[in-house]
Amino acid sequence: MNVPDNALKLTVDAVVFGYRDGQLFVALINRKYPPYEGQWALPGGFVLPDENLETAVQRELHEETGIQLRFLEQLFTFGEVQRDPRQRVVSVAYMGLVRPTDFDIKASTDAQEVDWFPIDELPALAFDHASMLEMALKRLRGKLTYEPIGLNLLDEKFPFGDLERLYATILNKPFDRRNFRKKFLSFGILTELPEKSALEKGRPATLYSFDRHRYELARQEGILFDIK
Amino acid sequence: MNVPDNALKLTVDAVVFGYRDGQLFVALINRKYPPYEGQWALPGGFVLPDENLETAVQRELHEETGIQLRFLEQLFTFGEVQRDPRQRVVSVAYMGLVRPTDFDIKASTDAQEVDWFPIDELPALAFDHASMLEMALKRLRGKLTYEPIGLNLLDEKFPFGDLERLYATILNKPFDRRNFRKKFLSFGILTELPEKSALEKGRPATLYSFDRHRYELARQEGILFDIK
DNA sequence: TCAAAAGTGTTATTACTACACCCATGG
DNA sequence: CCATGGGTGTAGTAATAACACTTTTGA
Repeated sequence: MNVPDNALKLTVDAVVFGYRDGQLFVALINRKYPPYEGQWALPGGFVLPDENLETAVQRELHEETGIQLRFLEQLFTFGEVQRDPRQRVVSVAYMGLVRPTDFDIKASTDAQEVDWFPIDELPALAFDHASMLEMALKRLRGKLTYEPIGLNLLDEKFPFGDLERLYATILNKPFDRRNFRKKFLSFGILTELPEKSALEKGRPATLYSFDRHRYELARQEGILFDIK
Repeated sequence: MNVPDNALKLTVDAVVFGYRDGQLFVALINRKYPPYEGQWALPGGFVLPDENLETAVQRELHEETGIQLRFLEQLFTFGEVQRDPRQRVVSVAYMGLVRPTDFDIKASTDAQEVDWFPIDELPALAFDHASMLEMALKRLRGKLTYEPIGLNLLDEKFPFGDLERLYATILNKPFDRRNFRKKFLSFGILTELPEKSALEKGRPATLYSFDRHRYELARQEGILFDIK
């Protein structure tokens, strides 16, 4: 953590969501140093002088959590004068998504404690990170309806039911199974695989995968994704 | 333009839109100093050490253009390492909207030349300001369909036809007069005024005004604004 | 054969689209 | 009385919402 002591500092912070078994999680780190020592916070850190913002997020995430992102986008820049008790720090917040497979977190370089928290069982957060998280959640919910970003929260191959449950979970409302399937398949961006899911209980499910290419084509032709 | 010479600088830039007579305009300033001396650029400047980001935009806009904003929202933070030839400068871009009444620009403190350009007759822009403008335009077009922000581009009292023309202009597609009116009025966020417009030609038009309060209520109740 | 989850069609309702004539005013 | 833009309703069409039974598997 070598930080030059100047007038104004720039940091990046990431709200990284993961989904598993009908629950949405956020990655948090336990701060080793003041301020907010011992409290939970979003992963993030200072932007290096010759480093792009996205690079900085990826680096910090890698250092602090070892997380492998499937999706990353800028959220908002938080610049309130007093948001950091030490000095003026402006922070560019990002939203990231990971697959269930990438849940396994190895704390590394900075060696903070890292953990996934269900979004309805959050601890108190350092700085204005609660606002960041709230905004990220709003963005995720919003985008889910007009872009198929939810697929970044599922494994490469997934049963259709998982997709519906993901939507139901994150948007916190039930969907009609038949209507949801009909609607989603109508976009023609999913590929039906010949395989069936290894099963726990009940009838084995057909597996699907996201056809990114077909989605891009459809988008360019103005076919609009829209799930309500 | 007193700028401390540090590792990383933070600026704000504003894409300010105005609308009049079926044309969308952007406010640009002509740069007096290098880099890009003599070229057109978005209004903006350095964030002071103890100044909030929004305050900085407002201040810079006031200093450079005298513009009175009706609407301001953060757009995106541009942080490419080489975006400023002098040194590392990260810029938080904003989108602003003004009313036709507020078009009158008085160049002031910084005394740059300021002008409004129709969005389809733009000069070359300094830095990455063309990207900022493009993104702002995309955002404006996007938001127009799901938030009534277009009303910030019209006068307090406006004839309905103006609103339709504004939508047609910015979204660059025709609307059916009857359907548009029916849809827009169905949201119940416009107040019909007893007055009629002072006329140039044709039948005088009923004037309307935006009922911000009713809009907020409707929004909280989940009534969703949606113009396609 | 039971439990558990996957898969599948039809009908009623609602929202959207297309479309043309009369009205009020100024010149 | 003409030109100009304002104001209005209806019918066909498309999208959405509601709804229940059968299938496949493991235990």
